[in-house]
Amino acid sequence: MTQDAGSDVGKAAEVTYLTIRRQILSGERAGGEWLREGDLAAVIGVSRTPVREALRRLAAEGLVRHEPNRGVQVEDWGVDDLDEIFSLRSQLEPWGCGLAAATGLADLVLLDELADRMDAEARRDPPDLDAITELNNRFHRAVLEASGNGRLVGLVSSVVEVPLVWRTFSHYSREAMQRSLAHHHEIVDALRAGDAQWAESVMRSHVRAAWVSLREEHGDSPPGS
Amino acid sequence: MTQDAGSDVGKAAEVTYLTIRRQILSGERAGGEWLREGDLAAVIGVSRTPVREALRRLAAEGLVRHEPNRGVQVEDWGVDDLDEIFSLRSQLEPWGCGLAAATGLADLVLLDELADRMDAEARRDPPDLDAITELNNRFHRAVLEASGNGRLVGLVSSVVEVPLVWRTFSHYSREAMQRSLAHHHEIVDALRAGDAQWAESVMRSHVRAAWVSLREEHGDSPPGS
DNA sequence: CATCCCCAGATTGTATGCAATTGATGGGAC
DNA sequence: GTCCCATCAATTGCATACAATCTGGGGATG
Repeated sequence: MTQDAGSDVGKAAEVTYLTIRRQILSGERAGGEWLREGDLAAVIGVSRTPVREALRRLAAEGLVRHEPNRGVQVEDWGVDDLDEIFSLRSQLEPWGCGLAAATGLADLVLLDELADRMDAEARRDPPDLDAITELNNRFHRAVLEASGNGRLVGLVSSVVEVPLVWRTFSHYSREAMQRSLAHHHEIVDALRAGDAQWAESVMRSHVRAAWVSLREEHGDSPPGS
Repeated sequence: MTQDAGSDVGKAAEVTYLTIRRQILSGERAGGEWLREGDLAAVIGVSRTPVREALRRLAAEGLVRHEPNRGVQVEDWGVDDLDEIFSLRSQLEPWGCGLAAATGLADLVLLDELADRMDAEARRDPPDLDAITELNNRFHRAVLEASGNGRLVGLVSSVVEVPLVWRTFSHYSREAMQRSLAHHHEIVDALRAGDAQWAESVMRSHVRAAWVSLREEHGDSPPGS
């Protein structure tokens, strides 16, 4: 059965990649689970060739682990991975945000709109956390794209998608969520003012607050570096 | 003709990957050149399947550009890419070096040996720049591995191999080379002292000095951020 | 009873054939 | 002379068949 019967023509590998990726990030495929090429090919409705291509791509991104002649299994992440990722983010994102303030390349209209839409989604009852996550990702990406360093965007993106498995925003307290939303507006203001140090500081607060929120949910000690 | 006839059994894709990668980094494949699956398969002596796999892997690493239904071509880098890369390195490597000083996980004996061997290679006439490059890469990797953040190693590695096309050390003046070698010893001393700020500062000096050396060779203005 | 060996099943790795897409070429209309 | 479109060669994308490798179990052997 083809899961995307609408426009599955011409891009079997792409469809396969997106399908497996979505299943992993949604938690449908548990960490440690083996992904057999044959099974996936049968379920998705393509041959093993595009499946192999999709799996190698996922392996390059770090979502699955490839063991030669054995197969690939879904990477199972722990709190240590979360620490590594947020440690990196709290270094790279503030720096990129400061660069964006210096260059003045940021699309302030877009960022304002994204921040407002996150506010709106958060006011719904219940809030659509997936929608907020999507908007949040676009916000952070837009900020980094304004840094003028294209590789920075790629590096952070490659590292950011892993914590999506944790359903980041679902762990936020009401206060933490409000503060996070306020941070977004403050970031835009700092960028508008062209104040690199302000922008860098707010983004650092923003990322580290998120880090603490996630760690508290897992009953661990506060972050070190 | 099989280029690695010694032990090419069992891993056609790996051999293909290493072969093409080496050709790109050695400059044997010029930037912008199209890499046809059929040609590569015939030259290396394998079928198109492992060639496709190798090319996708290289594309994931950013060494080649993949255009759907058209093929892949060798990425052609410019001075802007060099700026992006060293801008990132001057942010990530000092930070990682400071972390390494704090953790105390660094293998000081290995680092001492690598620094000494770089000195020895530099004293040869003429110096073996490829050997120095290899030792230098191992040195920097060992430092970052001691940071305790595995993803940091991967991120920097993915970004560092591109400038290899430029034959980094061949552009160093005698003074710049001597200073670079001295930096390595100073980094080890800072790590031995467990002084994170010292370690971070030296590594920052080390990276930014390299940046300036490379830019001067290309007749450009000094780096900004 | 523990150990080793070997075989069978399952799974990945590679080769090959065919379909689909792209870009160029050449002829013809205006 | 220029533009447009049909056709074709070249190349990638996908499917399938075959070879190589790994895992687990059963039985002989000490």
